[in-house]
Amino acid sequence: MVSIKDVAKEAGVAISTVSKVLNNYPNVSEDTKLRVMEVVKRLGFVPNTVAATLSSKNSGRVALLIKLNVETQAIDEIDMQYISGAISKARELQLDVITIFFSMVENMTLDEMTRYFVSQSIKGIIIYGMSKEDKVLRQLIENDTFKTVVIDVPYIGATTSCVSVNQAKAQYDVAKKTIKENNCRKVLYIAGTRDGYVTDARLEGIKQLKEELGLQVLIRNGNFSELQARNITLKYGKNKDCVVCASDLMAIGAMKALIDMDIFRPVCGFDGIVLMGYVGKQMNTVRQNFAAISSRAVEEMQKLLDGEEGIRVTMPHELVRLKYEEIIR
Amino acid sequence: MVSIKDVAKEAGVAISTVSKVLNNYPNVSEDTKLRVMEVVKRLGFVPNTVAATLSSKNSGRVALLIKLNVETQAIDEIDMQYISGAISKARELQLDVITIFFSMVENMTLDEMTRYFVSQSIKGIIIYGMSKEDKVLRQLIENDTFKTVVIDVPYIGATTSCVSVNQAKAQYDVAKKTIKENNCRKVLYIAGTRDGYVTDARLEGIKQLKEELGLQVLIRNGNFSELQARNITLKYGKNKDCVVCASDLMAIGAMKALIDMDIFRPVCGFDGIVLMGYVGKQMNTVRQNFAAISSRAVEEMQKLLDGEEGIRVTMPHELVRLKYEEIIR
DNA sequence: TTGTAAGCGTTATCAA
DNA sequence: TTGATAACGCTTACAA
Repeated sequence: MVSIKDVAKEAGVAISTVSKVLNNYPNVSEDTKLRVMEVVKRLGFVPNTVAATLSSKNSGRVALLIKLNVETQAIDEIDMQYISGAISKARELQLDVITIFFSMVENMTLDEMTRYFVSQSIKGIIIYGMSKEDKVLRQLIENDTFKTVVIDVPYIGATTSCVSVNQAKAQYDVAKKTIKENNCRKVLYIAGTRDGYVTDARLEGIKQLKEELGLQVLIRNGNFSELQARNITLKYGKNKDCVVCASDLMAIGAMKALIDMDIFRPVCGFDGIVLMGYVGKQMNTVRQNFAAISSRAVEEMQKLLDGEEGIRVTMPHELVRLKYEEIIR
Repeated sequence: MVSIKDVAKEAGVAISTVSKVLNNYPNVSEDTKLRVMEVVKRLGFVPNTVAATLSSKNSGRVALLIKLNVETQAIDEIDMQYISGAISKARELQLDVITIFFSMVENMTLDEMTRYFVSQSIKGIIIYGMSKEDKVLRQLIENDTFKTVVIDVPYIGATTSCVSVNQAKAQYDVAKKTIKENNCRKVLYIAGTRDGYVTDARLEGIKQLKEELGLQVLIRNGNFSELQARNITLKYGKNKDCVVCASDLMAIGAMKALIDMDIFRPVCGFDGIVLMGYVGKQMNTVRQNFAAISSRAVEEMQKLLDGEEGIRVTMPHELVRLKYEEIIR
């Protein structure tokens, strides 16, 4: 296979010169730049990323650290969007990404995890689905060994950015819409997991709305489980005017429970997953563009790798109702 | 970070000796082996995979080449299973995997694609969702530059293995069960895409069943599209006794169409995706364990990389009916 | 502006 | 059975 050496020889310049052209270094004459590029094109040279990674302290790989929620399979949809959004953007930015699941690193100490990542030349980590329980990850983020971008976790630092929709606002919006449309007073709110960052943020939204409208709100943790949401609804749904859920999956569980109970209560969800279109009943929900969020996370990672400071990025959300007719392709 | 050099110094041996211990070379005394391993443990040394990849001609990365079907989002579920099955097994076998989407390499010539993979030190490629139209991929497979494992494509060679369920048998089985249970004679078969390998194989199963039971079968291509299956069913469903579909998504489209037409016809699908549990009506379908298939594909890749010849691996399938109550977690 | 050469952390080939 | 040492293909001081 053609290497930088071949290009250098063919163009009649030094290897370092080719490297400089390829990496857009200053102080290369327009003339040699053109000559080198011509040879690169002609020989079809593609730089070996592995060698570049090994050699350079700047270039490195970024890991997508994903929490596969085995409890709720429908979450596949979200993770897949995360992965594809990230990979596409990474290719655009010429970043090398690898996908890693939480299960592969859980139970590791900070040291072990650090060595694991370093041994793979990983310079940056994008973390999806982190919860407060993930203490080691927390240390990893604060440790500055790696650049980190966290999704949905409200933490920023010199080497850490955060990308997320405005969870509180979104929860507030979708609940308000549903409550207003149906003139509700007594609300059953099914929250996520006790240790979840998003759970807190969404809860904020509900609490604000409660104050504002003087609602009566019963809060229960559904742990993002469809089954638990179902059971909670079976237990408390009858005496409430509506059910506000912190995820679509839970909304589906709640809705199915209500149907089984043969009573109608408006239900709203959160996420905007396609599955919502298959339930029969339309519900309000918050659509998050997971691919766009992930794509943006990769952009932020690039900036961090370039030495910029961490920032907080808020992505837009929209309120939707998912209809079968609109989802089907 | 601690490198092989540090280990060598600490253990009082040469770097090459450490390397030999790490890679289980013969001709290393048990004594030094123990001494080296002790130091490795104590220092928490983890070999740098990037350096190893660059240096060695044996070790390399394997790419998961996945066709993201943007037309049918529910397919996310399948792809996600493929990815996670592969990544888990790869970690077990200490293989470095990266995920690549068809869209990133489409329109490349064989040369371009080859260089693209080589530049990333990719030695093996596992291909998911390949169709007959993918001519360049076909060349890539036959070209022997890389080891390849294809999922659901009936092709094996010196450097190519194939992993798949017995598509014809599975289609035969599920259709027969459905037809027998409902005493059908006139069957509407909604096939996949014209250029799909699985489409052909499944068609074989139906044809065999047709001969065997003397059925009257109308075949239409639904292109794995829920919408197209819906339309086909709206058009031909009334005069048939049942609808056999080559995918769950199409089965769902067909079933929803029948519900809208207010007539009942048994429908069966193929794949066993979770979505089937959300449709309301139960249907027979073939469950494929995508994670296991993918996991096995990685094992086969390892063998190919070790110099073994390509083989054909047939994975088991089972007939199931997916109920909401059983799917929900 | 260009070229020389020393790494990067391994593996692999030979000598010893 | 071990140890030097040359690759692997690139980046990056530093020298010219």
